[in-house]
Amino acid sequence: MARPLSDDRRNTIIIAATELISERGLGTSTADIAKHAGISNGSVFTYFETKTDLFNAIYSELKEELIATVLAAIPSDQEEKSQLRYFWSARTQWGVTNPQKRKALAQLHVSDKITIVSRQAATVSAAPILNLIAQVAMRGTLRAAPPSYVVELVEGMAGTTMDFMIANPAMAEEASQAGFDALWRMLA
Amino acid sequence: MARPLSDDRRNTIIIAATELISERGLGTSTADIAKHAGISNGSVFTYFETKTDLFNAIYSELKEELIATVLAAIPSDQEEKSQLRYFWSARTQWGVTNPQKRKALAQLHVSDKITIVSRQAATVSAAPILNLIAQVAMRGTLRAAPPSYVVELVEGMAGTTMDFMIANPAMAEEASQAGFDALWRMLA
Amino acid sequence: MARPLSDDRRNTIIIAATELISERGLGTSTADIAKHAGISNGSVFTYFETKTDLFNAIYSELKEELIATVLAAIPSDQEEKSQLRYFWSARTQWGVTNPQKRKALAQLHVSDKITIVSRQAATVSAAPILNLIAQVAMRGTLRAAPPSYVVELVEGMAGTTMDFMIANPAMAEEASQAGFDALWRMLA
Amino acid sequence: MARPLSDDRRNTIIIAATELISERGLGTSTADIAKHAGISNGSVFTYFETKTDLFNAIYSELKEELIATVLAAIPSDQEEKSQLRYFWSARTQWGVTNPQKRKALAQLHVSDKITIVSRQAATVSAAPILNLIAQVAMRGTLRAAPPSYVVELVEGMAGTTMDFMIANPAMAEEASQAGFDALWRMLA
DNA sequence: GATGAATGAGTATTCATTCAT
DNA sequence: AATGAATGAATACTCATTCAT
Repeated sequence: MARPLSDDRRNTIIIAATELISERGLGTSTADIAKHAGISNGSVFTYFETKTDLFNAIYSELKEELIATVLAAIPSDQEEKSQLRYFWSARTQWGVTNPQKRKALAQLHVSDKITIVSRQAATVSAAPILNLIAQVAMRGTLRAAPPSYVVELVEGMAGTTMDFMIANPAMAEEASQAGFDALWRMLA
Repeated sequence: MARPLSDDRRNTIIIAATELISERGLGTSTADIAKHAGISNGSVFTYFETKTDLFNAIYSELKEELIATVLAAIPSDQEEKSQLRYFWSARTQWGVTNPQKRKALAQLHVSDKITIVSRQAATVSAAPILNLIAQVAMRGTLRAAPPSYVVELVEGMAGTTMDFMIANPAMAEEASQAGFDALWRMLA
Repeated sequence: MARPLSDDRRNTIIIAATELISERGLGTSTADIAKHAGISNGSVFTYFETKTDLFNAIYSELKEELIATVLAAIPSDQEEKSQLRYFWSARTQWGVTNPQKRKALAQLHVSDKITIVSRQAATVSAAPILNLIAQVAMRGTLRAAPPSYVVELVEGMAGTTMDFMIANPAMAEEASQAGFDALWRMLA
Repeated sequence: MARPLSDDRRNTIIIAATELISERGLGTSTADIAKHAGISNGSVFTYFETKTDLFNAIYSELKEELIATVLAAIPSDQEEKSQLRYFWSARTQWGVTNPQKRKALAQLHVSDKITIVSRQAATVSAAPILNLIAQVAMRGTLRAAPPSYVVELVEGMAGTTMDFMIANPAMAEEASQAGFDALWRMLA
């Protein structure tokens, strides 16, 4: 049945692209991605029809990984504040542990190459998290604000916090803690 | 004495570039910028040595304009909360009034073409604002957090809020208000 | 003993390629030909060493088919004018009945990928036809002209006539008739 | 007013492209054309927006040149047969004198990249010739056939004749003469 | 200084052919 | 023999920058 498409190769491409995007931005050429992945120019296109497809795949994979990580970290048997704290901790920790993924994801997030479909798929997976945030906000300062706005506010704070943590590793733990306090004050 | 560089032309280029960047992103070609500005191709390079220089100039101009607008809106004879409210109002209002500038600035902000020098220059001009924020934060939840982190948090919230206001004009006023309430809860 | 090459598959490839060439020209990719033939990519190359080889094979097959059809249509027991008329009728009819083959053959005919060998082989098979034409021309206007020139003149007229017949099906019969009259006038 | 577009350069490109097309076909790359013209890769595109535009320009130029040459050779004060003879002589002579142009034109003629607009423009310029042919045919064998068919028949014969003349220079004159006799027999 | 043609490195994608399965 | 993934050279076109006018 001929050589099958290799998940390994697919992953290699995604990883190589993620690294280069984090270092050089979305302008990274497919040829550089191929070289960095140690494969031929053309092979990129046997795994992804277009550069845009590749970018959407990376976006989806990173989002799913992030969401899965965060979801796994939230215990279901705790009160909301505790759950939110676990969310926040996992969220910021992921970014610090995976700075390249974090940076690439941030760039992809604002790119107009990422389709609504990709974005919505991520939203679906993240539903429990979004619900948790909405739940917490429901009785606080932002109770009247649209949930999508609240969620973006939280995402923005997480992004700022991660950037700071990455730039100041020594203060990472404190920053995450301070971030959570600010978040809780803001939401609750 | 040869013809001197014309401030008018320089401005025309910056305005044209801002518009195109907001519509098409940083990939906009210098040729398109020239055409949009109604000048020749080559003239872009008599006013800005490189495309990167042009982008840095735009970043600086937009930042300075924003800062000046906000500064002008903050009365010096009021208590901190009131000052902060004026700041917030002017900040978000500017973005809604100048959506193209807002969008271009957002893109430039995350670009790796913008130098630290450009970024720091803006920080200097914004000192009074940064001080105000730091002052407010000094006795609140984030009292122990580094001021630069707090400021970025505020900037992030403003960005999120403006995006939402621009996307939902009908709810713009409420969103700005809700944003301020959240900000105050978070900081104070 | 390994599996032998299948004539069926070979034919399938040639048919598929003929169709695609007639629709999309000689630029058709081997991958598309394989897909259209319902076989794999690589199989094309187990039946034909190169794309050029495939094209030469198609040229030869189409030529042979055309020649065989025309030869079968010429009765041996008639006078020359009648034979020539049968030839002409079969020749133009074939083109109208097989427009894809006609179109593909026309493209291959002018391609520089078709070798002299392929071209000469066709000439050999067509000998009886060429002789008939030469015979007819021998006593006419073109009696002093080289036979190869005369034959090409006839071929050209047939091509033009077929193109016209295919483009104007309603006038096909008349055109074929008019073409023969012109041919006879020219030759005899 | 900056360096103006140079007609010389434009011509150089057209000539270079014509030569390469005649040798290597329409697949000739724009890079090779540029190199052969002694200019940079990109300059091809400052003179012709696309490769297709370049090909249409070549087609038009060659057709116009051919038509002008032929028209200039037809005396207006002679009877039809004589005019047709002058036409035929000029037509075949042009092809023999300019074998590369002849070959390139033949390839472009059958290419689907050449627009109807380009083709029609040529038809308009060639009107006197087309009329002459139609006039001659009006009382002959092909009197009932559509003029467009008759014209294509003539073009085909001219093409065949030129090919033969080019391939057999020693017999060129005779072939042209024989071609005319055949043409006249066929038409009149 | 202004203009816009000239340059040539760079881009995503295609495709004939090879080769591991 | 059949499959289809792997390869890498090739392609049309773009664009920041330079430079002749």
